[in-house]
Amino acid sequence: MPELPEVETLCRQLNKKIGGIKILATASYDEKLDGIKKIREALVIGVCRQGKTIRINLVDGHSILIHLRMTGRLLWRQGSDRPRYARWSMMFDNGTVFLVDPRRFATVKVEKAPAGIIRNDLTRGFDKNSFLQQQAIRKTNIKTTLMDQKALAGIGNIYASEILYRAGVLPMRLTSSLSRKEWEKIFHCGRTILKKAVANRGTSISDWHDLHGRKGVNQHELKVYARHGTMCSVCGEIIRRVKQGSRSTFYCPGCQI
DNA sequence: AGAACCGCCTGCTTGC
DNA sequence: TGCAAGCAGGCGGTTC
Repeated sequence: MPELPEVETLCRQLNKKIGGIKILATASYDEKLDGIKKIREALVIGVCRQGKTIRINLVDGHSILIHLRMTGRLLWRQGSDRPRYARWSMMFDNGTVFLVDPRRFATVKVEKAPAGIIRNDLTRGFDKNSFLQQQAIRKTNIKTTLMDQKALAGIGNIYASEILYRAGVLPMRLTSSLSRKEWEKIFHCGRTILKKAVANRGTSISDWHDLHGRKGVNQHELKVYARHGTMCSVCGEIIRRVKQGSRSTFYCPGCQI
C-alpha cells in the first residue's frame, strides 16, 4: 500500500519527469473518475506531497490531487498504450502518466486552492509539543493514533507496526498511557524508519512499484509486518498478529511492552 | 465530541 | 481441478 515513503518516491520521480513541462490533456477510463475536471495545455510547476496525497501544481493556480488509497499506482509510459487497470491519465508530448488501480479506490481531484501546510509530518519540521497537546490524551490505542491522518500524516498499516516494534511499545497500549520517554522513542524511530524507507524507494510487499515500474527494496527492512508465526530476530519470541479496528497489527510480545 | 463501525472495490488465497 | 467464500485495508461517512 502506498504510504508516506511510496508517495514521496513518486513525487520525486514525477518532479523529474514532468516538472516544467506541459500536460497536453487528461483522460478517464473509469466512469467513477469521469467527473474529474479535464485539463488541457497546462504547465506543471512542480509536484509535492501532502501526507499521502500527491499534489501536482499547475501554472494557472490549479492543482491535481491524487490519492492512491490501497492499490493505486502511477506509471510512466513512453507511448500511450494503456496498461491493464488504467483508470485515468495525463498525457505529455514524450509520454503518459497512468493511474493504475485494480480496485478502483484511488481518487483524483482538480481544485484551485492553495496548499495547506501539514505540520504533523515526521519527516519535515514536526512540532512535538503541539502534537502531544492534541493527541497524548486520546482514549484509543497507539497504533490507531499513528494511522490517524489528522494526528500524523502519511503513516499506514505497514509502517505503524514497524515503528512501534522499533520503539518497543505495544500497539494496544492506550495513547494516554505513554510516557514522554516513550513518545520520544516513537517520534525518533518513526523518523528513522520513514526516511530509510524513502531512501529504499518504498516497500514492495504486495504490488507497490514506482513511477518506472520498479520495485522498492524496503521490504527487506521489515521486522514484524506480515511476519507472524516467525521468530523475532532480537529476542526469539514468535511474532504475533492481532486485529485492531479490522486491521492487522503485527508485534513482538518479547520486545514490546 | 470523540471513538467505533460501515461500505466502497476486486484480485488473490483458502477450503471443500 | 474448479468454484465460492473469505480476506486485504485507506478513508469518508454514519452511528453509537
